[in-house]
Amino acid sequence: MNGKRITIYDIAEELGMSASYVSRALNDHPLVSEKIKEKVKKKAAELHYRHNSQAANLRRGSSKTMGVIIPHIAQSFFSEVIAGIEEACTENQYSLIMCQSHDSYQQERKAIDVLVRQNVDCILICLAEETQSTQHLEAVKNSDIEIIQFDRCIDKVDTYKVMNDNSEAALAMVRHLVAEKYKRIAFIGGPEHLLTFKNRKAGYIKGITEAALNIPFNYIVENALTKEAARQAAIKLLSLKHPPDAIVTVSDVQALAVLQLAESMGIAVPQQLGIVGFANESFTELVRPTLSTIDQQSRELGRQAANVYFKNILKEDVKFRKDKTIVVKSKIVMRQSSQKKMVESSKTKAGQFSQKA
Amino acid sequence: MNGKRITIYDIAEELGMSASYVSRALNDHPLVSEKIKEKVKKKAAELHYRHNSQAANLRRGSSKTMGVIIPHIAQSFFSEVIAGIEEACTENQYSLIMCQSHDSYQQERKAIDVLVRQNVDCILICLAEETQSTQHLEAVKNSDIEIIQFDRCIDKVDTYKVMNDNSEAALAMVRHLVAEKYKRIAFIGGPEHLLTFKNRKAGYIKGITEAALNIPFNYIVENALTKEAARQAAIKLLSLKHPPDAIVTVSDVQALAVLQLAESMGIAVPQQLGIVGFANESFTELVRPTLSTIDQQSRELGRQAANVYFKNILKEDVKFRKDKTIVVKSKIVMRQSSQKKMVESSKTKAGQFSQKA
DNA sequence: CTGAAAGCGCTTACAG
DNA sequence: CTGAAAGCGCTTACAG
Repeated sequence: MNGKRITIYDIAEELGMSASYVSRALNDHPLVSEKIKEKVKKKAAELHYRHNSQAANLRRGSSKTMGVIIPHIAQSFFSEVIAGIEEACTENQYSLIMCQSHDSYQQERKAIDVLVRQNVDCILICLAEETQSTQHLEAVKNSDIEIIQFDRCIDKVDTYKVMNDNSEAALAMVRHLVAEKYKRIAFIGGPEHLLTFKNRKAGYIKGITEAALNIPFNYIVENALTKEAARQAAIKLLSLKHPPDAIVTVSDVQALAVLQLAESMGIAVPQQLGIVGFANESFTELVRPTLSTIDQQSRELGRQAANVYFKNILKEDVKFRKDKTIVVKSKIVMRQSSQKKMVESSKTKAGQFSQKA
Repeated sequence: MNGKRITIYDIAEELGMSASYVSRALNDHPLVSEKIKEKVKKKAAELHYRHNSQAANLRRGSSKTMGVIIPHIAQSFFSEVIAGIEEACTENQYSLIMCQSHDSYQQERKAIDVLVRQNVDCILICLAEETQSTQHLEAVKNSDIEIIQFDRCIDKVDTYKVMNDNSEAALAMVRHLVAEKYKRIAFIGGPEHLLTFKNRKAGYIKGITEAALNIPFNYIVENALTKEAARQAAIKLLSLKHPPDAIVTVSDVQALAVLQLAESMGIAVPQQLGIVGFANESFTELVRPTLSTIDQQSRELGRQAANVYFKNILKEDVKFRKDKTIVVKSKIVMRQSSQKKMVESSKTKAGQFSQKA
């Protein structure tokens, strides 16, 4: 509004003291008396003074700002992660800047650029589906900005990694399906170059092997993370001569695609087809049947990722840092889409399911 | 990693030229030859130089950064708005910093503080449900940072405002319900100090008046924006001696609360109760019955809000600026939850609805 | 308890 | 086409 910006010099002048002293008063320096602090702050408010972090950061060399890059803010998994990160930032008086990559490698690069230019102290990143090249991550590592991967990580990039027990979670899901008497369990996966999806697949394979199920090679579809790709994959699976009676996915969006497809094809879920997702998105309990899934403890995942910076990195000697993977335990959430037995017993009892199985 | 940060002075020294010239080369100044630009950029990359926006901004006085504050990133309405803002920012080579208020006044204040300190050029804000005091907004107005309200606005704060045709949208909804032969149409609203909700209510009242419906005073519930508040409001409404046969809400979350309550009470939707929401959240077409709602054209709303800054403010003479409200037209989305007639006719034809109406 | 001075890294009139 | 110099607004050793 008014032309010139108010600085500590203006306050100093009005109050007949030095700018350095004003700066100390404003920053609650212990050697400045309460009385003076009050006086200075009052005058600052009066003049509509506002602190300029950029100048302070430039001088101090640290911005007390953390950056986070996620594929999509619209998914509740990510917004929960963000909530966890926000908590940790607030506790440590850090600001948070968030960017989304929209699962695009190009936009991810741009986001990194924005954060680097904003001089954040640390970047938390959950990689875009597309990301295979790692030079943008290596470039950050070559700067004095810390970078921490979470959820979707590339193994060979040597950073702290905060991830779920993905393999165990997928294994637990397969065991659950086996217990529910599903026998022909297929898999729709994500891009294998991301450790996360590789591990989920490994868990699936382990479960299949453990149960000694005989799975045709074409029951395993890789790299179908988008809703449309998952839909196409499911169409293929369900039109096989011997279609699967259950489908394990690596994300709730995929599971939703399968569920909607099944509905449109008149396939009864869970009776004819069991479906399980991953992430415990908020929509999973709104759809019918409700979707069985994995609760990734997203808020906790976010907290831990941020705390790697606040605790492991800020408080430890840089020289002794080593690559380290932090594992956040997940929980299986069993709902209707995979509980064949429950439906069958209730059908016998009450007959409230009218579709034939 | 390495101790000292690389600056343009380091590049200048290595190349035997001045820092100013390096700066110009890096910024594609027209008076620098392509050859030299290339040389400088190559050396910059080689030295892992990274531009320091903070220093540049400090010098330049503008950060080319926009800030946005929304209540929750987890709602698809807001993430779509953000997408629209991102588009406009990208087109104008601006960075975007987003913050969420979690509908809390305190957190909204903090968010403003963060953005002011980051020296953003402009703040776009959708107010928290709680926000009644406006001094934090006035404080921004007293600085050289522009502030633009969108979606949820306080009328008396003199800024550009970008909003939907909220009154018309609510009116259209009531007309639709009337056409569907609903007669006892109740209303669950939001906080009236926010213009948005005031307008939606006005539209509802207009529709009721227009249809000459006789509505008891207790059919109108105000200030019940959270899911739980809406649920409580619906419980009261539905346990009246003469309960409503339709409920108009001002948000999809409220509508979802009503829908879930109806389901648990065994009330058939839309046959016994019509329900309409607002915002066209992504879950509205996942629930059963699907929810009728208002498509707020959220992406366009975001674009327009950002463009008020890029077009109206940046390109016009500041002195001639006036308070102005930009209206984004919404669209009614009719789905199952309010279409009694369709259900009834299909029931007659095929008898596929088993619940009694 | 208080101040003078330097410097963070950049851009940009000014001068040549 | 190129450089020297000032200054954006702050913090912080250093000195008293």
